[in-house]
Amino acid sequence: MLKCDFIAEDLQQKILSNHYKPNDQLPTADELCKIYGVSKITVNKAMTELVHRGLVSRKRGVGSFVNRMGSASGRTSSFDWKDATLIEGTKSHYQQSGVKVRSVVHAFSVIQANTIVCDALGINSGFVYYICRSRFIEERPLQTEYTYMPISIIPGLSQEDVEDSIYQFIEHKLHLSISSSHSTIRAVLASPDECKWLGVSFNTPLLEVEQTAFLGDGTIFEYSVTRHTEFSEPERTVKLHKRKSG
Amino acid sequence: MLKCDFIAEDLQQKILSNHYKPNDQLPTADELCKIYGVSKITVNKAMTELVHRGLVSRKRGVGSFVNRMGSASGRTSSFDWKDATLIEGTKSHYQQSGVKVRSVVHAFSVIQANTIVCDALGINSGFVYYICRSRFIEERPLQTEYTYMPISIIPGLSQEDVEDSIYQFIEHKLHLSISSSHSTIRAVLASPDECKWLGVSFNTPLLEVEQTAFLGDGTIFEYSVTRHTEFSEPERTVKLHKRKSG
DNA sequence: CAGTGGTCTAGACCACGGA
DNA sequence: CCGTGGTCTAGACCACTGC
Repeated sequence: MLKCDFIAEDLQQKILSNHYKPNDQLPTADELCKIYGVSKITVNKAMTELVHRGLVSRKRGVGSFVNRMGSASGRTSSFDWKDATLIEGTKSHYQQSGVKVRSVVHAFSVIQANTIVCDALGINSGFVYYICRSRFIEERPLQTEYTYMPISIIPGLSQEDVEDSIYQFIEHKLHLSISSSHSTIRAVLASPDECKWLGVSFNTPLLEVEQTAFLGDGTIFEYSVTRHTEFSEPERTVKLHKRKSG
Repeated sequence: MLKCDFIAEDLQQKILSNHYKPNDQLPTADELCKIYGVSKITVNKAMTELVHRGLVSRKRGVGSFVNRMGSASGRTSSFDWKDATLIEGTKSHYQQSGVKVRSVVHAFSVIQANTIVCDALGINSGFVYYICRSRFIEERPLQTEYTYMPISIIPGLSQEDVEDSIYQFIEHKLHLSISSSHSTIRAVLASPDECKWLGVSFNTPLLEVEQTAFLGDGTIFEYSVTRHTEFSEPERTVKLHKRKSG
């Protein structure tokens, strides 16, 4: 494990376990250097990460302090920030918490991409997988997902892989590396199909996440639209103000 | 301007203006050091920022490359990433683009905080401002916002400030520094009041952003719920995969 | 003024990919 | 093997805060 990651993890653990309490001043940068036996820039990297996660505030000329965690009416915890900023399959994300996830495949076919999908995938034309799945967690409806992937990039996808985990297939069978994704989030109404699949009533609002995902070499390998019910983990973000603090 | 920020801006500008085209290899880290006359770690910081913005991919042992920008069916641009990750008032955000924003104040009062608001603000009890506003951009309905702020932290807020910009009041009149915020995003249906205020029809889905905002010293100064129409800029996020690339 | 965090340097060393 | 990016060091210098 990287030193800066270790330090960030260690401090986060100490904060969450109340070793450092809200409003406590953390050791100064110099002290942390001595404690962990690293240089200032490494400590700084770890602290920057904790600020990003919302656990810590720094003030130049004053010190670094543990935030009062805004529990946002009890519906948010700071705990899953790390996971929330990583891409992974829905399935592995929930399974790590030891929860059962069930997928229902409504469609799995190869189609000619239309202009919207071509544009999103950055291709001029070609055949793509079209996959439509609903997911349930402990029998509660989680989401319906529409996925488009060029067959040229992801060859040999099988029905079994689709029922299991596509991301696992890509990383472990094709040995491609997934690097990043861009998402746009909006609110929509459930379609009639979605009402049927998810068992929700007409006029249920869903959170739509439109995602473009990149391989390590910058190739777009996936364009997907996922519509989440209230049972999905909500999307969370941290924003930082224009730098003035220190 | 910081050197690493300057380099990131300069490279971003060169990418967006097609000086560096999609799939082009960028100059190596060493070359960039010479070009900008800075050390490797500074170049690295700039490149990391560009990776975060989704413009660039790096591959250890190979090089750094311009991403094919996934334009996500044309509804997303990479251009406003910097702004999107900063907190600022809605008003200043849109006004920077030279667009007229109009606010309608439905409520501006001081109330005793209920348990939900107390919990969100991290206080045990006390009086808070309750502000309910709708915003319109070029006469299109943008959002309705419900804001709660402790009067002990933000004293002396006036109706004029509320009609204008609360964030300006906090930073320029109270001289407090706003540092960061946490948001949770979900989909909801417009309430009858919101339908009336925003002029949208019954059963319109809205994007709800529940936000807790922190001052530089870690104090929570605001708990707000904003419900966005389709005319609001959509929420955007970038996710990074567990590190494997380099 | 002293103490804090923030940025940056020059260079060392490592991990990875490809020839 | 070389060239790439990634992490880290020791220390310099600056900016901000509060005394």
